[in-house]
Parts: sequence; C-alpha cells; structure tokens
Amino acid sequence: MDEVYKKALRHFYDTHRRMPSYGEFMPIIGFRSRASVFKLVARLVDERFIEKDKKGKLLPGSAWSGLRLLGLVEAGFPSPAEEDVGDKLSLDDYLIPARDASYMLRVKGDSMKDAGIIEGDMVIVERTNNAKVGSIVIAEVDGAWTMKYYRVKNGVPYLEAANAKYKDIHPKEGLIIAAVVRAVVRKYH
Amino acid sequence: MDEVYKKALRHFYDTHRRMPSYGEFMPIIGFRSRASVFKLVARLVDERFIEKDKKGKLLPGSAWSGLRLLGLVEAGFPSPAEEDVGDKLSLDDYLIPARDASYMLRVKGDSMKDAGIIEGDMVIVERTNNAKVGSIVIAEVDGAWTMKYYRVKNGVPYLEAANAKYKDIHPKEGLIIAAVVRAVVRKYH
DNA sequence: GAGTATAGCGAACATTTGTTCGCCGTGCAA
DNA sequence: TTGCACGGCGAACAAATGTTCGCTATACTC
Repeated sequence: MDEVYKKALRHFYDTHRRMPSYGEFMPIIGFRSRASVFKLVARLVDERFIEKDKKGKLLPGSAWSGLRLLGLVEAGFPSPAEEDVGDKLSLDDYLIPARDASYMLRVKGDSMKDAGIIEGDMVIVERTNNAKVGSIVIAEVDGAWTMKYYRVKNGVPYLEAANAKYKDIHPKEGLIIAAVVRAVVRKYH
Repeated sequence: MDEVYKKALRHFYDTHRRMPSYGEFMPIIGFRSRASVFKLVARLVDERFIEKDKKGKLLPGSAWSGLRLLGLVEAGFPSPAEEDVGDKLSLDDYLIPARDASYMLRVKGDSMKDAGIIEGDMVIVERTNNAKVGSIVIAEVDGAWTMKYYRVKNGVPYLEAANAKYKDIHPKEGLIIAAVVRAVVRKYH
C-alpha cells in the first residue's frame, strides 16, 4: 500500500538530507491539498514507516538506515520478499562506539592475520588509555606504531602478534597505547 | 570558535534526528533573539560546519556522519587535535553499494579463515546473479548454503574454501549463487 | 581619546507551518 | 436501493518559519 509515496519520501530524504514539509511534499506526489498529505502521513505513521515529532515535524522511520540482519550463513538464505525478517542495523551506529574519539586506519602488514585482520583492511580505533588485556591495540614501540594484542605476564605488559612469524615485543620502557581496536571493516572491489 | 554551539547543534541532531529551527535553537543556547541565531548560523555555514537549503532550512554539514580517515597504521598516529586530517567517511555509504539488494549475514565456521573471515564476523552481501570469478559468494550446494570462493576451471564453475582443511566443491548440477560478498565487518566487545 | 568592527537584542515582514473542519465523489457491504 | 467508510479537496486557523532592519553595548585598533 502507498508504495509510490514511500519511494517519493525516501527519495526526498536522500536528496535533501531532511524530511519534507506537507507543502513541499504535496506537489511531488500530485496532491492539491496539504490536508490530503496530512491524512496520508497519518497512515504512514500508523504503519511505522515514518515518525512524527511533538511539533508535528516528520522524521525518517527508525528502519530507514541500515541493513536487514539475516540469520547465519548456513541457516539458508531467507527470501528478501517477506518484510520484517530480522532487525535493521545501521553500520555507523553499530560499529562506532564513541564518535568523537574514533578514527579509522588502513592496515598494512600481516602481523595480525590469524586474528582475521589482513592488509588493506580498515580498523576503527577508539582513543582511550584503559585498554583491557587481550584486546587489540595501537601502541608505540621504539618510536614506531604497531597493531598487536595487548598482553600481561607477571604484571608486565607486552605485545603479541597474531602470526607465528613475529616474536612478542617486550618494550624496555613503558608501553604507550594510543588506541584500542573496536572494529574491523573490509570492502571488496 | 563557537565550540559550545556546535556541540549543542550536534546534540540536537542526534536526539531529534533533524536540525532545529532558529526558534527552537534559540533557548537552547541561551539567546533571546532569533536574529542572533540567524547570524550565528551564517558564521557556521561560512565555516562549512553546517549547510543551508534553498528554503533556509538547516542541514547537517557533510562531514557530520562518518569517521576521520587517517593514514596507515605504521605511518604514526596523527594528532586528533588538528582538524581536517584526512577525509571523513560514512560507513553506511562506504560499505553498502546497493542498499535495497544488500543484506547482512553472521558467519559460522572457519572455511574462509585464510581470507580473513572468521566465525562471528558479519558479511554484507548483495543479491545478484552475475558473480565474478574469484569473488566470495553465497551459494547453494546440495540443499545447503555456504560461503566460498567462486572459481572456474575448464569452463566449469566450482567452489573453493579459504582453508586447506576443506576440499573444493564440484556440484553435480548447476551452481546456484544467491549473493556476492561485498564487505566484511567485525566488532569487538 | 575617536573610530570601528562585532555580537546580541527586539520588532517587524511576508510565508509557510501543522492541523481541523466540512464537503464531495467513489466503491463496497448490507 | 440505502448506508457507510475512505481518499482527496479547499478553506480557515493560530503558530512558527526565515529574514531584514535599526539599535545598543562591548572589545579592539589607530
């Protein structure tokens, strides 16, 4: 129902980066009264396709951004025709815990390949001082920055690669940890 | 300059999912005239922190969503204090080529671990019929779905795992490819 | 000192805003 | 047939919209 209007709304939001007012949306869908748009919107709000402010302003429905989240790979490929299969998920919201303190780095080298991080990947890191033992960190060792596991043995912190080729790094002085790796992202071209 | 106002704007946008009007923003930042907000906004537009419609409506600056993209890990960790270090990038835009045809699957098993895809990862797949040779696909083999490399030998397509433990799969009948893997995403908890 | 740029105030403006009301045609069920 | 629900139209409303103008007070330069 009302598929045409939904598409028009999405298109407006994509191109204008905001929701239309009733007066703006009216000519787009060929209506001649804002009251008609008002009723149409009421229907779409009922369907939870869009939302409304306290002030009556339109908001994109919470399912607009993000992807449908399906089951396991081996569980079979669900039909995309049926709606409401699984939740929707915005990657930005999902992967970025603290937006202001987060950065993205491109990975070079194969020192973390057994952890599933290979050259060309992007890692999302969060600048923080309190890294937990076992997490992957960006640390300074002898003037250079590397990405490694953060370990502790006998109360002394050190770094470990996820690749047998590389030895553990036991820094002479203190270990300077710049950031903790929160997520990994890889894109195929 | 105007850091407080920028934070307030961001906060409004995050909580309300839209930009404020001048009248709404006025009491928030403690102004008593919309004209003052008007001038403040003019400044922020000059700085390219926000943008304006043809109709005067406020829009989030194009750098609002996304992360600062920094250099290689080994290139050193740039100071986040200096602005304009690298481009900003929205993960949604970056990773999702065709929003309507894209889905997200959680990965089970270790058959693709040498390709850097391990159990618990999320893959973003795009439903399409024309998979390129060498790409990673979601395919149906003997009634079950798996994720493997799509290969061709002597004109005959088959599937190959990225793990020496698993043998190649040469389907008796045709190979049904449901989707192509476009991106991999992993989050640490 | 005088002069000047700047930031905020308050009033005014024409438009646009969301919303409500009554009306009219069409389609469907009783 | 009658009745009723539904979708769209057009007018009306108060309130909010973006914008302009002139005024004032502070801060800075010459």
